Amino acid sequence: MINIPKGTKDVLPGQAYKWRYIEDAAREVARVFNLSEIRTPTFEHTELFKRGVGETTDVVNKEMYTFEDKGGRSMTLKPEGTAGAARLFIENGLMSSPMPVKTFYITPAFRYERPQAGRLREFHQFGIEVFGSPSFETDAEVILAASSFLDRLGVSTKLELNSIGCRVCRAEYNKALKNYFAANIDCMCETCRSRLEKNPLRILDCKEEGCKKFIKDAPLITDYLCGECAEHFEGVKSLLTAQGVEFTVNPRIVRGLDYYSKTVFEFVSDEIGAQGTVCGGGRYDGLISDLGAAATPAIGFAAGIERLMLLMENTGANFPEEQKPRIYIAGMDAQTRGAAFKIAAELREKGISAEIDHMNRSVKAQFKYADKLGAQYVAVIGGNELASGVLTVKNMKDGTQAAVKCGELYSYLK
RNA sequence: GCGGGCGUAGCUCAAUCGGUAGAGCGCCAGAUUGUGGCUCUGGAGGUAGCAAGUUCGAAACUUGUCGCCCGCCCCA
Repeated sequence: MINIPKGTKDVLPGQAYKWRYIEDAAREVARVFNLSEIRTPTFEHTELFKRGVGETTDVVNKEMYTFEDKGGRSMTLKPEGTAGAARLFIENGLMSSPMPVKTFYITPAFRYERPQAGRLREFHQFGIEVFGSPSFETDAEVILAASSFLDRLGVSTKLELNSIGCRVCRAEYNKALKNYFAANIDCMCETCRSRLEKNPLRILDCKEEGCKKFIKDAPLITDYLCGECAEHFEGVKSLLTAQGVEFTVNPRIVRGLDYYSKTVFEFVSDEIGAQGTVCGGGRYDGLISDLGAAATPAIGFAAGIERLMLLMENTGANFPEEQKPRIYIAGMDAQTRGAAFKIAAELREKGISAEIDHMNRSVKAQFKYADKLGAQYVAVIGGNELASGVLTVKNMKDGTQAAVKCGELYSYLK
């Protein structure tokens, strides 16, 4: 027996409607926010993620599905959606279209990690990326889109917001962090020590008890924002407040992908285990230029579809019912079964979902089966019906029966 | 990569002290004549994850191995 690869999931018959429900909500949000769908390949040149996501990140360092193709090129299954979207934007010259370029995608993503609640090796994201606008209105709009998406699905989360500044103020802040931590770095964990030089911002994320006590009093990024960044952040906050979007400023959220700058945010739940971030994103004004194109500001987010589904299931959110067959047509012998086949074919042709017997069951068993399928009506064709052209159609909900002429079946069901 | 828990029927799970495998659900068939849900009866379905070891005897004990789950790191 060959079983499913670790960290992947099957979607069973009768379950995909949940996916469709979430995806439909995503597309509906995208429609009203005027976001246009893009699709990028499942794999890209490894270099794209190294440069885009950042060489120091865990995602790039230890979580990528990287392989060599038959031509000796290094390829990587996308670990997230932003780098590919940025590549698409650059490669297709979208910088010369009217700004901003507002996009969204629904995509699988792959990260080689130990699976746990809310973490798969293949997972799916609904993401939006808006290119070309530096203004805080765009930040607020993107956050609003995420918020609206989550509202539509009926899930409740908390929005945490921060600004990690631009290159200028972050350099200042990094200096301050280094100074602050340098005194006690020998008492801190190994990863923190290595982060001190490479990326001191990441120390703030450390959950080691020994490190936490030093982190507690570390300088806050929000005190180091340059004038422009501080103003930008105020703008975002006031727009969100004006729209009644609740949030808390959490100076600790720094995000693990290198491309972020200025506004960063997470929608968090405590209902789905340790991996509580259901949606995360931020501004990444440096990414496009890091990838070698003319500097272009951008902002986006990604929401984890499996995490959302977990959250919805754990909190009893209601998915709409899956569509059931409109009618089941039961035949009895070779002749009437043939007639049932034909009637079903005609109804399907006209858009009515119809089912028939495939297992040579008795009439009684066919009724049982039709009931299990949830068919709304069952029509029986026996010798009498065949001769008269009038079907007995039973409403399975209330048990009533009606005589319906064969030719009028469609309008009866419509 | 590191920690903890768990592997018995399709699913959820039982079985005093080690004595040779069960239930519920689901599936199939039946309870007279062409009609579902409720009920009843019968049936199919298991290499006890796998491999060693201890024992007269292992689902149970030991070791290894594989798998799953949860947590750490990090992220959606």
